[in-house]
Amino acid sequence: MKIQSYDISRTASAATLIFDAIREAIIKGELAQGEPLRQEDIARAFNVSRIPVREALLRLEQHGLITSARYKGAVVAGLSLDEAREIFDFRALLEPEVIRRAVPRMSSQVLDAASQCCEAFGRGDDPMLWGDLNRRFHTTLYAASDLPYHLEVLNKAMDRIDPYLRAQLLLSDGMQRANREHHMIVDACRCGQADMAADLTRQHILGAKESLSRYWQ
Amino acid sequence: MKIQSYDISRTASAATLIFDAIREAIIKGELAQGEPLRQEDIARAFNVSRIPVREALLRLEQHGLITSARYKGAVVAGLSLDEAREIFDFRALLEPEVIRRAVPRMSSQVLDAASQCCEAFGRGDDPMLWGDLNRRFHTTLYAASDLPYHLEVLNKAMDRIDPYLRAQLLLSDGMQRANREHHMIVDACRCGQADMAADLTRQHILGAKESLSRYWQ
DNA sequence: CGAGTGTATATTGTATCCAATATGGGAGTC
DNA sequence: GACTCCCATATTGGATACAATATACACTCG
Repeated sequence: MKIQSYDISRTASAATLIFDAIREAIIKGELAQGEPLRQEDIARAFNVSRIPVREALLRLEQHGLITSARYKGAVVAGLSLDEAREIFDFRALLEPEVIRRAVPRMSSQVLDAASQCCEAFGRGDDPMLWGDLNRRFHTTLYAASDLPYHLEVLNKAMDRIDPYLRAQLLLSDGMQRANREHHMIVDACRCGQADMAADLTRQHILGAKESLSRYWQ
Repeated sequence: MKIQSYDISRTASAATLIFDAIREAIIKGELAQGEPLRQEDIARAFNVSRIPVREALLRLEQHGLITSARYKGAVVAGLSLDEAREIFDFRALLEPEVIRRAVPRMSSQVLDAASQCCEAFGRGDDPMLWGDLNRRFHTTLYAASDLPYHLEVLNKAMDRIDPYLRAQLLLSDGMQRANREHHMIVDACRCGQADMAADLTRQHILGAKESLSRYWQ
């Protein structure tokens, strides 16, 4: 008889949980840029010592989500307009290639999952979810690429600008436009038009880049 | 009067020193893949406690240079042939764009520095230095791109396959070929031919990718 | 003799304590 | 009143000690 092995808390250290929690808070914009992250405060909040907190902060720093200075502590990292633009350029370089390679490998399950994200996104029940759905839409399609290294790097880049993208979706026509472009992308994928999907993805990203200055304080 | 501030040991924590040392050892191939890295051993070697060692190991893990499992410890990460190929593809995607953007920004100092690397590389006094010079050649040219995010990501990717590139340089014609291609690249840069430099760079990387299987055990 | 189990040991994860450093405010001086 | 220096306090970096877990080996039992 085979026993289902539950991996609960086997790979998850306290540091990992803290890392995930803070990462999510930063990405969702719950922690504003410049916000100081004091080890003692976080440790109390999670009922642990400062040691795992320091570990989590280190990983956040490696991800570029916080910046820290010796003996001065960590703050939530911000992006200048130039830095944000560069990251969009970076994505505009990677993602078309990733999706081009993913298209011929997409199962119908993947396409359906992406369409579902698309639909839920379009219905727009809950603006708080838009960011999550947007992110999931892209990662779902890209996952088929079988390019783990590209995806790892890409995920870090997406993390870095996610807060700004979420802000963008809340703009007047930000959501409609993203939704329209998502539909076009998933349609191209369904038709197996890899180059088309790549080009649409590139435009989708560069369009977001151009919109950046519109809401940059 | 302005005082030159020497940042020695102001930003360098024990963890940073350990990280740098181990990173270099891995990149240079002094630590073979699969080699276990025990916290206690490293701590003794550097005369510190395990705390800064753990910090260094965490950063190494984020860089992909080691892999670690809870309660099992860390080992030097290896690459499968497929993974190595993917990283070359990744570089082949990024570096042409980086150098294309760098060419119009290259000062004569940068070009001269790159040429110097090239020459020293070509003289081939010391095979042990080839890897360093090769790396410095590329980073020197790329530094002019003014794309800090791209460079950061790129450096990690280069770190990841550096040991394999060093092995490649030691192959029969590995060094000659790299040297020839480096000269062509720097010449294109000197002439301000950004597209040419980008294309040469791309071929340079894809050529290295193709050679991979030749020395893959 | 082999499979499974219990235990000893090694190793990592975390807590607690001390050291080093930055920051802010107050005393003193001009 | 403004500036400088100095020190108290807060906060992070590191060391030591303890807890949790994996691994290897001996042992039992079929």
